[in-house]
Amino acid sequence: MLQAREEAIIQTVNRLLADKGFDAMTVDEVAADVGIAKASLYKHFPSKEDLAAAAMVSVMRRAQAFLDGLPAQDSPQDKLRAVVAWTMGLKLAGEMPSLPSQNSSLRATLMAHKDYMDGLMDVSDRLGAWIEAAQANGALNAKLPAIAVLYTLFARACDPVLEFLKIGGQHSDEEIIALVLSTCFDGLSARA
Amino acid sequence: MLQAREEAIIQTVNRLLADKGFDAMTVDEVAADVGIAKASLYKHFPSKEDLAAAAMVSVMRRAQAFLDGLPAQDSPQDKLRAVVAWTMGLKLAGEMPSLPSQNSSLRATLMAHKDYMDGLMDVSDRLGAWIEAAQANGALNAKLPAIAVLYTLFARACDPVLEFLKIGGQHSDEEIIALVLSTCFDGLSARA
DNA sequence: GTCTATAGGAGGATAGAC
DNA sequence: GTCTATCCTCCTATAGAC
Repeated sequence: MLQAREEAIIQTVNRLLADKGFDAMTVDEVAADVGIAKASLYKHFPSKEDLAAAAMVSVMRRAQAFLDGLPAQDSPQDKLRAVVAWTMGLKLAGEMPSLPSQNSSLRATLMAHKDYMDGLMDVSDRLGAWIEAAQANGALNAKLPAIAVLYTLFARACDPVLEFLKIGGQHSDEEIIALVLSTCFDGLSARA
Repeated sequence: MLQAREEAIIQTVNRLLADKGFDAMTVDEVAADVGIAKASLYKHFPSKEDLAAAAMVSVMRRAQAFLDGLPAQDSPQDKLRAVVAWTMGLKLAGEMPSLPSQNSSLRATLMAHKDYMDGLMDVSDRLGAWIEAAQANGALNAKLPAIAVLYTLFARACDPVLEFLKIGGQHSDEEIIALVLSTCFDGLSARA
């Protein structure tokens, strides 16, 4: 019951964060959408920052579940592509919370949030291992620092190119994902 | 005199926008940094949105000047690489204003701002022509829609990978630019 | 735990004197 | 055009009854 209500809150926060971003989202709005009073909301979560953190934890758990479900026989590079495609699908579906990359109070709350940091570390470690494996087997460019590759993959979760192409209306979500996957892994330059 | 003061204002706004973004920047702060009263600021610019628009126009003019200065004998693809490198250098130097991609009032002001829109159109047209030329001569992947390539290049101006690598402290600005240029044009996958 | 009501403060914008 | 002082709205957060 309490669990279910908090789930509903998190889902609303998640959608609003994807829609308008952290700054534009108001707590009044969250409460109204969930259908409870603002004061009740604050009984569940102590601050707006914690609301956002809870949404991020939720997304992180979904990501971990997706990683768990990837076929073990897939190559590391295929797994990486699949994760990026999944992330972009989430964003195009309006389910990827967008946080300001520069916000002191929010960053502090996130970094203090054990569940979030643990999830982030776990995902980073697993992706990092696949990146190094893919570099070792010659699929990924071994001259790139693995951390730069990891950041480049993570960055697809907040890539404005996706929304611009979606606004353009010339392509389906699947086409957009394929397009950006191509620019990400194959680059803009022609391949021999 | 008036011109010089407005230049100083724009420069301050530009730096603050690069530092903290539009939402976190306060008009009080701008006034304090410039060294005038807030009311005086509002004699020069009618709203916070117009402050940001002025900063964007300023950056757009710098971009146009950079395009003008590119050697005519350079290939289209070399010009494109140079523009992207210049953009990323601006960002790493803390001189690239960062605006929320989702903000109704700001977007409306920007779209209504003739100087900004004219500059944006001019830059887009010139880059677009180079993109199509580079696709025609086989340097860029001709299967990608030109508009997607253009967005991908523009997106380097707000790429969080740059700041993450800078925070990491393992690379100089030049190395970071080279690295991201490589992931952008050559992709993450190994080349034959 | 839910509500109504309100505190408290930040920040965009303006009044009016000089 | 610059200042001081102030308005006013919005928003986070809390008090206190039930």
